[in-house]
Amino acid sequence: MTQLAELAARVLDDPEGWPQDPKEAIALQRRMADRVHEEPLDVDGVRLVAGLDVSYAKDDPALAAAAVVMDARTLEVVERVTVTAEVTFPYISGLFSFRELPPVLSALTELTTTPDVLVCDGFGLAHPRRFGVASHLGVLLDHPVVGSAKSVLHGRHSVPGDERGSWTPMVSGRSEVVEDSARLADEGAEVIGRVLRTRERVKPVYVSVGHRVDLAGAADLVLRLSPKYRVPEPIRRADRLCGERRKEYEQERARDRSAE
DNA sequence: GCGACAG
DNA sequence: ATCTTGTCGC
Repeated sequence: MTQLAELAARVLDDPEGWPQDPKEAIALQRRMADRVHEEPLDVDGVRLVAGLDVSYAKDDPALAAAAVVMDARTLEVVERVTVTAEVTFPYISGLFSFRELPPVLSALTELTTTPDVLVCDGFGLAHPRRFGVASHLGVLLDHPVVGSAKSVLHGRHSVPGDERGSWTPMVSGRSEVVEDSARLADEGAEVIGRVLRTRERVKPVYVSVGHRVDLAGAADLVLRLSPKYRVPEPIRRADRLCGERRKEYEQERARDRSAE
């Protein structure tokens, strides 16, 4: 077992880490948020990245999670793993990690390679308590994590230019589109993320620091992981993979139910 | 109290 | 997130 896989298993087994009550979950986020660290990310030095995602069934607690490890330069798939499980926490905006991380960690337990950076479908610091799923995962594993989300949860931002690579800062505050968020940043507002156009004239993605990366490096990495589509390739692949696995799992469960 | 609200 | 057909654009 790799060190990362072992760590994931240990963290998963810690009963203290997985409150069932939203009140306790929020308290846990508040206690852990100061453990998030930002450090320079050498994007050219990144070899392997893992995209992580979870797929849920409609009227069934069944879910599947996937981790897809890719070469950051060639975008060649190096490893793919899936796990199936059942939901253990409801979806509550702001408490996403308590629903998503148990299956994600379970998938990481199966990896035989060690990605340099993990990419989460969601936010890190761009969160009301600065502790989105990417930060939560990063702190638990003490590993570099980048958050890449498809819509806004928290923060004020303006709309980036139409060209691929164009971006604007997200600054602290309730969700709102403003005239010039770069000016707010210059005036000292806390920068919590970056709105990044990964495809010309296509809705941008929202990048934020999860843990042990810096925002510019995170955005550079996301851009280079998205040469063709809006969403970073590792997340796209993980999304597709866990979706397929989840449907299979639903069928298996339906068969098992009718067999008894 | 009202509106916002990752996946 | 999930469900779901056609349709618009490069």
